[in-house]
Amino acid sequence: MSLEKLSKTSQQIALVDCNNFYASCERIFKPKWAKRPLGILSNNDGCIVARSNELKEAGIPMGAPYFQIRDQLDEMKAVIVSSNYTLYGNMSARVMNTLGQFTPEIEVYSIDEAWLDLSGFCHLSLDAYAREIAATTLRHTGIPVSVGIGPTRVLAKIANRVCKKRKIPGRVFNLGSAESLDHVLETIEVQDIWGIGRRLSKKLRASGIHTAKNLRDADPDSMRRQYSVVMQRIIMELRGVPCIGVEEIQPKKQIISSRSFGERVVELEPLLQSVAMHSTKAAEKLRSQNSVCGAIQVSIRTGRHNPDEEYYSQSALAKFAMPTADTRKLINAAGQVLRRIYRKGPRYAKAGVMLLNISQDNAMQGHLFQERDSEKAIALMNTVDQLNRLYGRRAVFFASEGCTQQWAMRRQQCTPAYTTRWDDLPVVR
DNA sequence: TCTGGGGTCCTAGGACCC
DNA sequence: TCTGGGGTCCTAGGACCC
Repeated sequence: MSLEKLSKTSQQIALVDCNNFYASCERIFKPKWAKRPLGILSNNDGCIVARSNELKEAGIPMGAPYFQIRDQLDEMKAVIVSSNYTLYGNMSARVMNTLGQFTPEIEVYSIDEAWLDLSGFCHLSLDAYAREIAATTLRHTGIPVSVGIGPTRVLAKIANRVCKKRKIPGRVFNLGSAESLDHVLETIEVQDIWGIGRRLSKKLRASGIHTAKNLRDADPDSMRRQYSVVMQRIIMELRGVPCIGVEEIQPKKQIISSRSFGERVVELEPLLQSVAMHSTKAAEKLRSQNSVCGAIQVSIRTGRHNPDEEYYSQSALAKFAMPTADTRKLINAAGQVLRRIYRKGPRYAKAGVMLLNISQDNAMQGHLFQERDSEKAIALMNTVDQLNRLYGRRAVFFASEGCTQQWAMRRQQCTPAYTTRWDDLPVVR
């Protein structure tokens, strides 16, 4: 497809992506870290989940286990911190809020990314407008962002990638004003296309498809037969034909709460506590989207990486006769399920629950013999949610969650919640 | 020994994303 | 010793029904 044709396509999608988001958040409140290599650890301080440019350039891979690269990081004099999701969540809200001032057509895609539909803006002013978006976001929030623009989401993603790779001044790259679309697509390897992961890229390469250009020029129908409808859509999007729509924010179809333990757990009692806590957290999320669930699944497992230790992983499910959002019913059911799958012996590393068969509670119908959540139960849950919102998480909680939670996750090097706790407000001298 | 055909619904598992 | 958490979508295959 020619560039000319591309630029005339009516839809213009921008993908705004925060640069090294977690690292950028940390640096705002620690200016002296601006020049130092900076890495952020996953929950439980297990592995590296975010890296500043210095770490990326040093070849530290995403997801690297911390204990394996610790010496290397020390040698680089890198700053390594636990992840501070309270801070990132709050900074994310500020960024999204700023972006929302530029267009109502915004879809928040992840904590550090948003799609903007800029179709209304004429081609000439588009680049300038996007540069203004990037500059304003930096000024208002301190977070640098990159903007990629294209006629489809897959192409906007590619544009965003090019923008970051080439470190484009102004932090905007519009495929519609690129030198040559073919040339750009030739530089994109197939595994770097949105929707093509490790498995698919391996298969594609084996059949001679190495770049985005190769994939675009493959036959969509035969590729659909060979792979799936997902592959066909990606090809069409590479050709500038929108196939992946702008979905409004839908209620979640499943809600998960799970976490690794700070240390291994053997006994049933602490497992019961953690499963009760996860039920509570999941139920809060469920109620916050005004839903009820029809089933709860509980899972437990040992560590996955020790070949000398038997791997045990088990999950099971309880269904409710009537959908519910009552934490007490969820905790109760989860406890029963856990007793079914618990074996004494294994050193458990992780436990969690998943809420399934989620529906909107206003769509619920009564049943002759089974009661839906009573008015009283609903009122109680609302009160619990309100108290916790007002006075902080776990202001009130269920005794079955345990008071001390010895198994809670490790976060040994967490920075303060600068923007959301009075005690942690930064002090200016 | 031989034992239909087609539709629908549900679930498990695979693959991907950030 | 130590290896994240939370989602979505698609497909294949089994159960069940007529």
